Amino acid sequence: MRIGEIAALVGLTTRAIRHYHHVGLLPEPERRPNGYRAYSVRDAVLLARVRRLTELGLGLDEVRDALADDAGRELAEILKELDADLARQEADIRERRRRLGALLAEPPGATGPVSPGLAALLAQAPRTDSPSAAKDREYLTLVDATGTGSQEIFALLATLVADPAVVELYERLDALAEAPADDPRIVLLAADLMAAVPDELFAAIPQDGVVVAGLKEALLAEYAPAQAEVVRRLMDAFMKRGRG
Amino acid sequence: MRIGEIAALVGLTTRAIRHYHHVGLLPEPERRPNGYRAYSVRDAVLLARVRRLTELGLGLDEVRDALADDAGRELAEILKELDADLARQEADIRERRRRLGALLAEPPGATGPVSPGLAALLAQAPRTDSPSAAKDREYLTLVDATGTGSQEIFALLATLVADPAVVELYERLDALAEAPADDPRIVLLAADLMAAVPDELFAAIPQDGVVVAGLKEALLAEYAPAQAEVVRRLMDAFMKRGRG
DNA sequence: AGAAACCCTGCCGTTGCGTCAAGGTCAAGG
DNA sequence: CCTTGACCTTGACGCAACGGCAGGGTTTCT
Repeated sequence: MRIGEIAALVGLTTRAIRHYHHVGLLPEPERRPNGYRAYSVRDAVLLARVRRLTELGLGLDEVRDALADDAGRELAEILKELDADLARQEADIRERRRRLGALLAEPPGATGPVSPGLAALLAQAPRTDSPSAAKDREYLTLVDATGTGSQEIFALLATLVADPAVVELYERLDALAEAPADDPRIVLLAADLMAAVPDELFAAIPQDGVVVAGLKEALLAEYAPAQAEVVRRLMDAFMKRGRG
Repeated sequence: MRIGEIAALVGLTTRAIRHYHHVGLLPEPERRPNGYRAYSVRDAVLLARVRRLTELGLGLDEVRDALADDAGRELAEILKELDADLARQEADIRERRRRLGALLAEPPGATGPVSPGLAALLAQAPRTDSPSAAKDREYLTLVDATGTGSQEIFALLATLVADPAVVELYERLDALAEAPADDPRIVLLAADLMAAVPDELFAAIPQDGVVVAGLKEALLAEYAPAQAEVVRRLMDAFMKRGRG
């Protein structure tokens, strides 16, 4: 048989068979005078076996081991490993499909799924289009997505934002967008903000901030100078009180 | 944030993030004076989304589409496709595990699983260590594995080999191993062989032989000249009677 | 001041072939 | 006889999503 014929017979492509030769899975057969590969019935039998095994999901080197004429013990081991591997993959796929289903179920917000704690928090928060509030929501969504924040903190924050007075605080922060870094309102706002934070929340803040040091700078970089000053004061206070 | 920080935050490797820049999934952020990438909170949010989507199994270009700020409709479509794809994969894996289980269940013969028809045939066949019979078994295993043979033919063959007289025929074929191509026993054996084949079997042979022309030559190449002559006569007869 | 722990830009390796590219070979038909 | 067309040959690049390494600079801690 020529390569195309044996390929059609066992249901492989010529390219695959040449590949098997290349990687040493199947030795190169004799050649005809014209250089064509001349395959025997035994080659076909071997290739049929190779096909069965690769279709089961074995890698080519595993197939090589399994075919190494000492098949017996070796093979069973490989197959058991493979089955375990497939079981893992299957569970994996099921988990993914589960999450996919959750995603497909609720298409309102494009922000993706959030933990129940954060969901409650966002539901509690007053409807405002303050840019600063938007930044906060973005930040909270991030810490939620990264698993950095605890449900406890979200709960405490929920009681905080339930107070309609926070809207005014956000507006005062927004108002500092164009202000210089030494604007007197900075100190006042920082003090009022800290006064609004209940003690339990202070206690709940993890001492090393938010796991990643650089996140603090990145956060400050999002604000105008005067606003950043307010946020910095708040964060410093959280750090100190959190520790003490 | 530097790349290592944001990577730790969202749970990716720095290498992956750089890869995303490279393929245009996420634009390169500003650089610090020293050349380090400087990431913002928004980058972290984006990367968190990327991670969620890739973990679901989306390819990077699909993620790119899904993130293209028009997310809404596009995304749901992609996700539904993905779910269908995962369903296929899951079924696939289950099928593979099923066959794996079958393989693990019966480890006696290393030849792999055979169709019920062939199994019955092999069980019926008398125990002989005739090399010619071994060739036949190999050949039958091959056509079975490739799905080239029908269960009907196996059944007809089973009735044929149930006759203990076939052993003698095989032995006469073996005896021709060293014979010249014009040995008088050739004609006799060929005639006896054809006489042993029931008419139903002739009728059941597909007219175009065995799908692949070259298989015939390959088969003949396995025999010594005199034996090949016998086999060739048999095959010719099959071809002619099969058609007529 | 030196080591540890970062960061940078390439470039090769992985898996199992698909897909050209740039040709030889062979059987059949005008 | 010459031309298709369907085969065959070797060789090399492409793919998906990064991992790992080389060879170098920066920052930071001690």
